[in-house]
Amino acid sequence: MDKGWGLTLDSDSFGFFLNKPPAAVKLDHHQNNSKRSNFFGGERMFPGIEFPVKLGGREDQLAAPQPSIHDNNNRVVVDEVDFFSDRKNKHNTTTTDDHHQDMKSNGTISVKKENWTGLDVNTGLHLVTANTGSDQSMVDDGISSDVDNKRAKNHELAQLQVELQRMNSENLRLKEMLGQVTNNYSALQMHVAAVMQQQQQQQNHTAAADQSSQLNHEQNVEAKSDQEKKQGLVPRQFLNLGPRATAETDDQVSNSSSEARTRSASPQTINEAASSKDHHLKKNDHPIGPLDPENSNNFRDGKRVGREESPESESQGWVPNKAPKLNNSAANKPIDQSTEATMRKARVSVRARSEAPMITDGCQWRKYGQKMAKGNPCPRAYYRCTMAVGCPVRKQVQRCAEDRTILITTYEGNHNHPLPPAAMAMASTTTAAASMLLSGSMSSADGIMNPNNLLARAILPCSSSVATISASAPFPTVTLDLTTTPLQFQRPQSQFQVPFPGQQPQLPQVFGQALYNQSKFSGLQLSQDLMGSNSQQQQQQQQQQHLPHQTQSASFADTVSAATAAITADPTFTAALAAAITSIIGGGHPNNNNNNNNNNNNSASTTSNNSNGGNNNNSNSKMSGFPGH
DNA sequence: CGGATTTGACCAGCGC
DNA sequence: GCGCTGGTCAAATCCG
Repeated sequence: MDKGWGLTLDSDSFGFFLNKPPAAVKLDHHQNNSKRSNFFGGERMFPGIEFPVKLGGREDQLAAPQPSIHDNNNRVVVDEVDFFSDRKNKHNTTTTDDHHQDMKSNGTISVKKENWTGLDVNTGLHLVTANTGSDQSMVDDGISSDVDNKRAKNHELAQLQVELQRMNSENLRLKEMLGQVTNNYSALQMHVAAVMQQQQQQQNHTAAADQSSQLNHEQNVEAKSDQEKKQGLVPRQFLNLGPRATAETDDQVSNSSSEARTRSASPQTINEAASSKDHHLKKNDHPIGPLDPENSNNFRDGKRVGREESPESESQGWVPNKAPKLNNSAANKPIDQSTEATMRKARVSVRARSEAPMITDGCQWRKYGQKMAKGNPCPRAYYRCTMAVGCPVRKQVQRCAEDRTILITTYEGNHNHPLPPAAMAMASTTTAAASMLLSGSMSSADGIMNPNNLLARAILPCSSSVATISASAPFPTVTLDLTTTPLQFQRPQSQFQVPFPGQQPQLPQVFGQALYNQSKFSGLQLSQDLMGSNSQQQQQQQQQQHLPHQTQSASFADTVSAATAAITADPTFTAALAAAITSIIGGGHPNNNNNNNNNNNNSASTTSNNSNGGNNNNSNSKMSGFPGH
């Protein structure tokens, strides 16, 4: 549809729409998605009237399947784009004209402004605005004329209905695209934050770095890099919370520790922590590559050991409530046990606005339980990572009681296996957050709020706060709040900022945008590109250049580059959004390249908002009992 | 039929 | 000790 902002109006049905339930005309594309919020903040501006958006490009492009928003079964995964959620109430009194102006002024999206109030509606659709209105005189030539008129009206009405339907579907597609762009933005921000933090930490500790340790690290990193290149997988931990982290906490100035922290993305980190724990310098004694799952830390003495069997297993990963008990067997460890227990319990909580049942982090999860949690009517779902046998990583997913559009995902533990690039975005963020938490820099609840806090500065140059540590939480928890939607269009104090009266301190707005989970995190493509490279320097360099590396195709590279550059260059999301959308629509079709993220999609096959279950073997499916649903 | 999800039961920690 | 809560287990169930 090259009709710009299609404002489907029928001068006759205008009143019809406004005054009567447009049962016959209303094309509720939400019918298969009862949970979704409406495009305009959950309430239609006018019942039965939809405002399809076309942001340039050709219809065939829009109509083309978007692989990145399909799950493994090629079902369309449509996650909600809370496009104008902050306008929820305002739209009750505003006009379309106002709305369009907002779009123009904030999003720099080229749209056609239409004069709603004047009824001089330029739909941009070249629709026949049924002459049912009175503004077009008709020659009354008798009864036949009336009949003809009625027929014409009916015909036009039918046409309009078809048009409405078409525009609704396009509306959905645009929402999907917006979600993708949003995800891109989230992923990019998270990744940039993580990389920047790593870079900063490197700088901070370089002077005092232990040379031998450094050498060992570098050697190992290089070795691992080769492996990564070969395997295309980058072992990654969501959290470095184990003894390694503990050791780091104990010795803040430890060069090797800081190095290890900064190299958390390195496979060696896992191996180091797994094999030598606090004996950092012994890492080279392990010729076994961490990428070899058979040799990874979930094996011991030739036997695969689960977390239950290896309370202090090399994975030093997540330990359930039994952690304190398990510490009894770790008497030989120099690390303070209480500290270790604390570290093991450290969590990173990610708050993201998402209609999808679970945010996509690139990993595969299996649901193993669900409980009603106190103080929240939404059940809490428990997932464990199934990407590798014995992976200790768990996560909890729960909707926010105050705002059920917010999904709270809490990660615990370290992966004991390589992670696909798709998992890198979230891994980077959670790792960075956990590192800060465990480094002691945020021992106080406001640590992360500290302006000197690196992550805070890195992640959100335009925001005053990034994350919080919940002082009241049973476990040290870093909360990353991704719920501030950029689509609020420069209304930082929008009503959609959910107050969290029970939280001390109040949860901040983090990335200045929502993480619209869905699936495919096409931004992960970028992450993949970025993080698939082995050298951290390379990563940083790429980040600085805002250029993806080793793109799957030239068009994709161009598209992502353009979008990335636009997003990263412009702190105001709206302009970046427009640029990104334009890039995606008009440029190469990034989505078409999404099939490279097999792992991503496998794990990311978040079902549609319909929550009707989906398929996928990954935990995201069949979430009928999903929290908040 | 195999794998994932559901859901009630069970366990541990904690406060009283 | 008891009750509450969070977390996990595992049999039953669902689903592709």
